[in-house]
Amino acid sequence: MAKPTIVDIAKLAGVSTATVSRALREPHMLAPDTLKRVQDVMAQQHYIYNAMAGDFSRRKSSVLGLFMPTAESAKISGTAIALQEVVGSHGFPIIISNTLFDEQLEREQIIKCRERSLSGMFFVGCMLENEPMIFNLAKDELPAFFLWDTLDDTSYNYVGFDNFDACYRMTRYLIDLGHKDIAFVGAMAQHVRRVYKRQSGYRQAMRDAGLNIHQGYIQDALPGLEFGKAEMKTFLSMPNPPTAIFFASDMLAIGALSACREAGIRVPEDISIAGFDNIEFAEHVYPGLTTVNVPAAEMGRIAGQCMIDILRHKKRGPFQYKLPVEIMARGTCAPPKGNCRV
Amino acid sequence: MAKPTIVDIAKLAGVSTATVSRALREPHMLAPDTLKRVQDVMAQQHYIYNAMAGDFSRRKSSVLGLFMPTAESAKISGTAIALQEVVGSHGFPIIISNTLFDEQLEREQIIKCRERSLSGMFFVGCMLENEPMIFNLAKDELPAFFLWDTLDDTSYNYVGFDNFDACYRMTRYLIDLGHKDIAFVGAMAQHVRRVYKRQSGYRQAMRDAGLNIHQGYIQDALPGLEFGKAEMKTFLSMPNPPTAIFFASDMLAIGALSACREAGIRVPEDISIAGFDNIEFAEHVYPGLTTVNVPAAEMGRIAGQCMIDILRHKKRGPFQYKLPVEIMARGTCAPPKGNCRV
DNA sequence: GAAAAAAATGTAATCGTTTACATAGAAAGA
DNA sequence: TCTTTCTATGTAAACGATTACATTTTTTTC
Repeated sequence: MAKPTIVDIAKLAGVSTATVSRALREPHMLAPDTLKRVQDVMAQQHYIYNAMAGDFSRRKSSVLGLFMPTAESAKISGTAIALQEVVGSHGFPIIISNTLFDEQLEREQIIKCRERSLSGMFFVGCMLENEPMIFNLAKDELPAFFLWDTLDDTSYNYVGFDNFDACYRMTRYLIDLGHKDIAFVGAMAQHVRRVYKRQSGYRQAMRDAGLNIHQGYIQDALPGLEFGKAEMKTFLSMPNPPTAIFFASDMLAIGALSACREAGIRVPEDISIAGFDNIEFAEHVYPGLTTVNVPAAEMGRIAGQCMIDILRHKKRGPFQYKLPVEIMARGTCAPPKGNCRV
Repeated sequence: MAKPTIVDIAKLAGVSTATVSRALREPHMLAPDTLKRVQDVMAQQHYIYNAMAGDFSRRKSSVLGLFMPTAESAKISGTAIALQEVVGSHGFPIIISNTLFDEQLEREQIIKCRERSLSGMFFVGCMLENEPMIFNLAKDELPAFFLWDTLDDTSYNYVGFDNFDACYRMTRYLIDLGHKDIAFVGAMAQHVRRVYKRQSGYRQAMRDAGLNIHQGYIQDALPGLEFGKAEMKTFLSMPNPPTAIFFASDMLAIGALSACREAGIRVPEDISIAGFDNIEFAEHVYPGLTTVNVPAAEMGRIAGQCMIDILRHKKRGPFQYKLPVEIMARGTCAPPKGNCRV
């Protein structure tokens, strides 16, 4: 026989399709013996629930969507994994879209998701150009969660941290070590709000300390080890290289570390390097990378749990979580040469 | 007005729903002016295709599924990203399931996928216990692709490399350097076929060279930096530690490197360490990690492209690609102490 | 023990596309 | 000109679950 449907099951169990449907979704509504009878027939017939038909009928898919720039960032993957673990345990599969920092691609993927009537979406940021569209979506169409940053508008759900403050503090940390010539390298600062905020935090800290940001001290790289390496080489070839460089991602920082080793520059004796993310490798490179710890997995877990609560009508939101970040002072930052404050 | 459907579009354009449907899926079947008329109405009405209804009607979802143990492995993520990029560009979204090396979880996720009638599935290996079920699925239910290993049965699609041979060669490389006391550390060798094969390759190389595998020289760890570190400590505390250790993943190897540094053991002077995967970090640690390069992205691209071809009925398969791997000799392996063969 | 309330179950319309099949009109072949 | 063959389009029956509403059965209340 062809695959059995609830109609077949209903007939065999001597009940209506409504009852079979309820056995699937609201078993508590059924009398225990009816439930058992239906379940027995299902088992015996190897019934497989047709999620397409169910979603279609309910006019809402039970799939969730996650938008993130790239799974290559180990830290963002950490968010994705934790998120998936939580929503998965509640039976929600998740479609992951890597937007690859491509504005157009992101738009296309969002259209695809709208066509599928996902029940909820998560955004680990988005391209600045698509923000208005995405906020409209979050307002009118489905529950959405924004991760990895805070939002000023309190009508949206977010689980993030203060990117501005995190970078302000790390910059301050470098200043307190005695550095005056500090450079900053972001990735896609013009297209990703959280990176822009990081740069702003750095700027503000410099300003507040009365320090100059020299020509060429703010750079924008592509994300990835190789690009960190390339940036570092550029700095090293400057007539007046900075005494400390703050990279807005650990990947960049570790690439820079690699460039230093190749160039025979000692870290932190000759130059200080700081990162951002606290990826697992950060404490395993040598010297251990001084960086800012981002609570990636926790953001994923919280967003996932809140989404479940929203979908189950347990809570309404909006949910807004601002998580703390921590400066992980390890081995790559020290006072600048010829400076013995202590 | 509520969201327009093809019925609305059909009315407004003065055509039948069949024509609208064709405008969406087979535009070449329509007369150019009819097509334009329909498309204009769609644009003007902000029509959004209802993929749930479409999939339901077609009795086949246009979503693909990817099963992998964990996105924490940077190299496996590389496969996922490449795969996603290819199938995404053809309009196929992808549901990613991280099975977390959990047999039961993997089974549950597979059931969920069957309920959704995915049009195809990719497996970066699977738990040994679930192999029979999954092969049945691949045989009867939908196109499936197996990645990261070769298969003996030529009726399935795979894009992989020879795990046995790769490890045989790396072990041979260590033997050729003069090592006799070589240890091997896998992760989940009893549950993941490709890891088991790696171990077998190591065993065979040792046997062929007439070397003994001492007590405690084959270990099984959990995947992750920390566990590599822990394993290394265990080896270092042995009365007769090996002179070389081959870790079946770079994460483990880099964790081990870290343990050596902490213990004041020099690599490769005091002990040689080899990895497997060639993750991006491998060449950025110090000393550069000697490892086996796995063509992760390429496997993803090939599998994705073949799947598209199958779904479009361009080719039929089965597809079987055995890709070459390469030993990346870097800085962590050298002849053992007191041995000057050259 | 009758009425009211609650629990369990049934009826049947509904969701929006797809597609096999039918048909009309145009082009090609005789 | 009359078939025959294409091409473009229309008709309408699926697909399989959900759920508002109706009905029956059971329990509670007085």
